[in-house]
Amino acid sequence: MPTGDDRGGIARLFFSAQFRWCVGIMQKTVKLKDVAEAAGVSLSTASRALSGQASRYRISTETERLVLAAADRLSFRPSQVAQSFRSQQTRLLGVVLPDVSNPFFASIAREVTTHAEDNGYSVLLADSRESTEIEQKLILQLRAREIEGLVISPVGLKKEHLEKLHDEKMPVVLVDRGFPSSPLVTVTSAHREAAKQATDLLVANGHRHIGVLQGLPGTFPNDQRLAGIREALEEAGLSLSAGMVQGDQFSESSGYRATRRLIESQPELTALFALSNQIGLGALRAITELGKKVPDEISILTFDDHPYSEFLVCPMTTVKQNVKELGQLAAKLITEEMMTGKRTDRKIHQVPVRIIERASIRNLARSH
Amino acid sequence: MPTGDDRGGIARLFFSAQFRWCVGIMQKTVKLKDVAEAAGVSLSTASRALSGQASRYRISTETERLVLAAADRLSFRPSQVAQSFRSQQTRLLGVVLPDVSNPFFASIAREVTTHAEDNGYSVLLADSRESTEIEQKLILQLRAREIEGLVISPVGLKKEHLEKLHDEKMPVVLVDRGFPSSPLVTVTSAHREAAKQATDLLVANGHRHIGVLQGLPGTFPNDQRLAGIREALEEAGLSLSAGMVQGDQFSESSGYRATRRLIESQPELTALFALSNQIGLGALRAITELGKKVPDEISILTFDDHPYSEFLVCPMTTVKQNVKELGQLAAKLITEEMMTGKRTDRKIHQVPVRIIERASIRNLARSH
DNA sequence: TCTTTGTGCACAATCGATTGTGCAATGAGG
DNA sequence: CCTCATTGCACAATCGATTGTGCACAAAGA
Repeated sequence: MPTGDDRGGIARLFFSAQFRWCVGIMQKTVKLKDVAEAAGVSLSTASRALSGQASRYRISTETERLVLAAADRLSFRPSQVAQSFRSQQTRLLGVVLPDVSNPFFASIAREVTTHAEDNGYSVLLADSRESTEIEQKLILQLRAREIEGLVISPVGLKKEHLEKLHDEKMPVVLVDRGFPSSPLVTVTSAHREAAKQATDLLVANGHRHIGVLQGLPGTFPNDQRLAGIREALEEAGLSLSAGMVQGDQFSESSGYRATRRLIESQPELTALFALSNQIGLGALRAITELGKKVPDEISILTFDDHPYSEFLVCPMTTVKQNVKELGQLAAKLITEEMMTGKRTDRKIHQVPVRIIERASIRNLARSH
Repeated sequence: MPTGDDRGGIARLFFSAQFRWCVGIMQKTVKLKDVAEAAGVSLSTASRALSGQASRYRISTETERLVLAAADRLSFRPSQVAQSFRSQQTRLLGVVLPDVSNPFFASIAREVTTHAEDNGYSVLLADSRESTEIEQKLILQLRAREIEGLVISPVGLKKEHLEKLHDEKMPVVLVDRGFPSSPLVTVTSAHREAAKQATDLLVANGHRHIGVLQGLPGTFPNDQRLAGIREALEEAGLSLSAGMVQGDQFSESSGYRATRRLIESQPELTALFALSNQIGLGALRAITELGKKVPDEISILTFDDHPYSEFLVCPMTTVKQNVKELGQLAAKLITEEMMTGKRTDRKIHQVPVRIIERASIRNLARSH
């Protein structure tokens, strides 16, 4: 019974395990095979015509036209998955950030994403939520997806999983948080110099007792900034006592707690240096709660500029990282390495930083 | 000469076209075949043991153990590309936003990304740069990559390309910017009600001449907010003259220009309503430049709250969208639809909005 | 007329993992 | 001793696009 057989065939098509996903998505995607049949040629000819290899493989102009027309008519779009599978090239770039909602990282995401798009790469975004463990898991997933490159702002406490990628010849670019003496390509601000200059500014304004609201200790940016601060203080014949450094995360709540602790325990304190935008926000909240006036009762200086910085009760003096440049440079480096396959020779790329002087630092010398 | 032959073979391996990508990436990835060989079983047995199908296919416990051990020893990670190709399931979620660096969209990106990660999906991020044309191109690319769902904040002027996806049974969730009377699932704030309440507040404070700094006209949030404002004014026996609505984009520069235009052309103006965070920023800049004091000389109210809002020269009264909820709801809806394959019945999901009263609105009644 | 050169295209293998089916070997029942 | 069921695994097809190779046919030269 041919009818019975036919129905069996259709039933298998619809309900066999491998086609189950089809149910409810019943649009048939146009495959190369369909184009080839419509044009009356073989798969190989269709493929070559579509990939512009016509002349190289002696496809006649007439046949080429036929194929192109058929593809256009059927609005054929080759499956990237199949292409990736066959060519072993995914044109996929992984981007891992500790917190995409932080404007700093969001800007980096934007620059890298748009640059990648313009170069024919797609971006797989992942958020590590400031956890090294999640970061490692995410990287494993991204590797399974066969990304061709990775831009990452690592949590910054471990680097083995990253250097392993590097050893396996995966293009990797670190942004913001790097590691000292690592072979990994890193794009970062001149943290140390910036912190030194900023501290110089505080000192020049007569400040001798400066409280530092630090981020995650052990991370490169945090420790570099601390080093810059120490350097400036030492040059001025001062030093940074242990109690003057508080905080343990690049977060608002850490900044808040650290500020309260400093103000309440250090009576001589005249200035605060917050080592990130989020920390600065926490500091602002604490200062407001304690009823202190900026800059009359306490001066404040923060890392990372912000559009609102100049409109604050007391316009904030900030260390402005060039986030756009940071992101663009990272994007440029990773796409170049992915496209050429050649490694960059320079490992550390420092982009300069600008200090935006506004009104949150009081001049102690003048007022005496 | 066997040596010669051998070298020929190696040369082919290295330089034949399809292996060219290999040069410089020379690590051999562990394939299922390697595991099978190491365990001394066939490909199929290895596959079934690894996918937990052992009992279903009567693989002996001993054999299963052998395979698992071999896979572990070789640290085998199956190629997602090959799996996707075979299963026709990519477990890929597309996310398209007009500007990832805008904190509002960045927050949405974060919520969706983390939720997707937790459910085994990976996120393909794309930035449409507020251009419908780019948006369409990006969607085409994402489709070619066979995403299984799409979360998008569309530019909002065209919807055909989105409804086409919907017609083809692709799960799509719109965030923030929706379209009136569209079958597309949309997660959005209660723009109209929020704008009405906010305007009520202005009116209650005695304001009769309110300038509106609008975003992109024609987009759902913009027009809904305008409608809410009109409704409130009409209830109060007032109306919104054409000249009192300025601006043409959700950007800082548009807000800046619109503010200058309003202040310079409308002498009776007592309050400004900025329809987004970026617009509000532009307004602040213009007001500062013109030397006006908030709220004494001009009152201001903006859509979108911001961590810095309360620390501004004049703490800003804002309409706070619940961005986190917006993102989480979108994430939940899209993953549910992708995983169950069933469409949500509710099309419009409105999340409530809160008005945060601070100090940027002057009470005209009281001061007279 | 037979060979040679060149043109135009089709056939089949391949990428890595999954899965329906088939085939031995072993044991149980008649 | 023969049949039949059960266990344990291997073979081969498949997903969609790419690419090396080979085979016709036609024109040109001997």
